[in-house]
Amino acid sequence: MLNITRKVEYALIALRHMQSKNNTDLTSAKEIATKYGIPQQLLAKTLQQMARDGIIKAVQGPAGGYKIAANLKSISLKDFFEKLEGPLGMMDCYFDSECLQITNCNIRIPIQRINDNMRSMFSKMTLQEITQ
Amino acid sequence: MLNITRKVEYALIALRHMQSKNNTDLTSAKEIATKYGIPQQLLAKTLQQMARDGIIKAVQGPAGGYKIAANLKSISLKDFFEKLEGPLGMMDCYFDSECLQITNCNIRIPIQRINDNMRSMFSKMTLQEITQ
DNA sequence: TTATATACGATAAATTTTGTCGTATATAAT
DNA sequence: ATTATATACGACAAAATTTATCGTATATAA
Repeated sequence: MLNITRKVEYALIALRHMQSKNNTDLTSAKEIATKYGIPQQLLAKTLQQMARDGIIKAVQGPAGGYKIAANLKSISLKDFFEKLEGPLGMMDCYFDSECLQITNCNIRIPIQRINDNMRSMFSKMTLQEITQ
Repeated sequence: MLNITRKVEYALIALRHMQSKNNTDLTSAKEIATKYGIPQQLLAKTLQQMARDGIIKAVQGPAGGYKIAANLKSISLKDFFEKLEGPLGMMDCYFDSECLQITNCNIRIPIQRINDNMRSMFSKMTLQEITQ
């Protein structure tokens, strides 16, 4: 329970890989996919998403690839997770309230407390800490 | 991402419901299922599991049901989650290491740090806090 | 012009989660 | 004793989510 998704996992692996290189160098999806045994197309999509989000910069064409664009210190894990996977919470009712049991539900408030704790924890950790 | 499962959700609702009653009273699966709109059989199984774990006590026969058996203050959320759903971690490699990428993986250590933070957080919260 | 890279919507496969079925056992009430 | 109602639990099925692939388009260095 409480697993991160492969998408996030692949994204972290990619960031860490890029960070270990000189930041003038570009890294292709293929390079990472091969080295870490990750499905290339899936990784590519994740990289594209991070590029759209401004976390990395994409360069097209042969000899193209990606490199880190943002200051990883300035991106919290919470923001990172939410960029890639949407709202971060233990129950969906934390965000949208289409739960039918909502009038009867007796754990909304307590669950919100846990949620806040968890989000706070991930707000305090930055991408830099993960990838260094 | 990072959602709890329905099983855990149902278990928490049930515990909170029982806690709101006199602890000599028994509560049937049907009563809870009806009140909160939960599939009865699924809830029943969850209650049975909690009974096996000693969190609640089961009484069979007509007019039977369940009541809280353990001191909820003494059960951490981490232990509770793990009783119901098994190991609690952001990546499975934290526990079993059949990951093929394990030799190349570059985020094991950082992920373990997050894991430890998360587990520590849930270790500090007790069932009592949720259900009161 | 070719080869190789990113871009991305659509679809398929796999896995996990959620829910149901069927049957057995316990026990209070009649 | 019989009946009704509760828990117990393995096996199975449905649904939802996650993970992966396909097909096609675009960019650009060689």
